[in-house]
Amino acid sequence: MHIYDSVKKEKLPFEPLIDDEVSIYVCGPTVYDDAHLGHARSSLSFDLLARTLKALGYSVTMAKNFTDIDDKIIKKVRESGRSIEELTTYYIDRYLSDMDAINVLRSDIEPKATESMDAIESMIARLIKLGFAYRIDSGDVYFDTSRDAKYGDISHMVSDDTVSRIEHTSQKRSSKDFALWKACNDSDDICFDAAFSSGRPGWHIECSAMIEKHFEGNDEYSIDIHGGGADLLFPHHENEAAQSRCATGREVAKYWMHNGFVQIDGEKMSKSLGNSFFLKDALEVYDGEILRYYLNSIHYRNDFNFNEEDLLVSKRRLDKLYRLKKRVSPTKPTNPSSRFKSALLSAMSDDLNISVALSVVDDMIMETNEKLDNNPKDKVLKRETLANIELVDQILGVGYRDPFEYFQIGIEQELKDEIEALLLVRAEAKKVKDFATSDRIRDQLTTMGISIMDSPEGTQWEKLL
RNA sequence: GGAGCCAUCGCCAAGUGGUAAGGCCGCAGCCUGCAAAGCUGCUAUCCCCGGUUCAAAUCCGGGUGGCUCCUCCA
Repeated sequence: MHIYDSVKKEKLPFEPLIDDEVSIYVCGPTVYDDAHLGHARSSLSFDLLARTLKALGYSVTMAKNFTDIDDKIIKKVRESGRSIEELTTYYIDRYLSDMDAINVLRSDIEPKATESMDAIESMIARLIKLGFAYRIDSGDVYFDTSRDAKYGDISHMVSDDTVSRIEHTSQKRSSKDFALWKACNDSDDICFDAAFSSGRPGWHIECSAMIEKHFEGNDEYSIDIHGGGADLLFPHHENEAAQSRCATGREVAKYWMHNGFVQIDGEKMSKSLGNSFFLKDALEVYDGEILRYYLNSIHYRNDFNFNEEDLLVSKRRLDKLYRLKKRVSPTKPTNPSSRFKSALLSAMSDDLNISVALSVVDDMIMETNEKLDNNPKDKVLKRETLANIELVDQILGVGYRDPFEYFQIGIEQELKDEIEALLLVRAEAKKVKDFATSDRIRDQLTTMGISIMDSPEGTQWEKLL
């Protein structure tokens, strides 16, 4: 396995801290709203990573946090009149069910900030005690970036005070310093008691604290891989790394991976630009598995320009996989072809080279179709092929459905019966060579959005998209 | 103002020094009553200029264009 480390900016051979074990921490969402396509892409990227590492034989432990306390959440609590627990629980459930819809494997650990307050408080207290952090009169606690010689090594950001756009707080020693703890201001703030003040954690500290709480690591690092969106590199990961380094005496992660953005019409998707696209809205229009294939079809580090035309191309590619699955069903899978397996794993082992991986899948489909054209009853081939498709599911997370149902997504039983009835009439017409009638029925089905294909074994139909 | 990423066939997209994967679309053919599906074949010298090298899409310098980060953000 080779991984592109976005801190070292080079592709490196992956060597885990502990043999055959991999620890991954991914920055999860702040739960004050529904998940958008960007969350989906991030989830999907690291899902691919976890699946690949598992297929390579590693035992993977993945954590993804939920930030369930912060300014935006408090704002929403005030606006909605709902309790914070009610609100965050709702959005956590929404997030998980949306991710389920695109077949993202659940993380092994899903820590919440509010359930990690002990770890957070203890880390902040330690940073104060060691002189890496200071408390100001308001009760806020800041990290003193000047005390960390390695501050800046993660993002390579040489931030100059004169051009910094960060607001200066009068008592902050440097504009680069950041909040570890924010004291309560208003009476209706949501606060937690701590030794330094009643307040709530800053944005970055929870990740450091959770990693310390849930992972052992070794003398040098706490975890193997730290992931997140490209926008988190600075300041979030820079600050997180600094906190962890100073509090624990070791680096937080050996490898850093950052996924690229989802763009709409060539621009970053964001709330402020008003072009954000909720995953749940996309799921109302497009099937989750097709969305998954599409969102994963481009390398995770590249920017992703979301558009329907490309999504339909992805659907066509996935259709081919399912047509092959139809051809080999029903049968019992044996073992995947070793040539196919090694080609697929080798592609994914190269920093998740999905383009090559998908072309390996396409090659397998084409070769198998050709062989089946020549020998339609090759049982051994069929069984191996089904195992190949199961491997595709295991590593890429697509192709898991019943192939006949796949082509009938969204078709009601009533319509199915109607289609079957029409096909019966058409079969009769064909039998007596009444092609005018059979073609008329085919046209009728096309109008209904149904594509049909004749074969020696009978006529099959598919829903056109 | 500072920092970084990217630019490959009509479209999407691999390839990071050794002579351009794959998909979609298109064209031709096999198959088919005709189609569809499936299969076969065909289609690029890599934004521009200069440099390094026996050899560059791949490295270096300079342009141009697009995007991102420096503010909550996946």
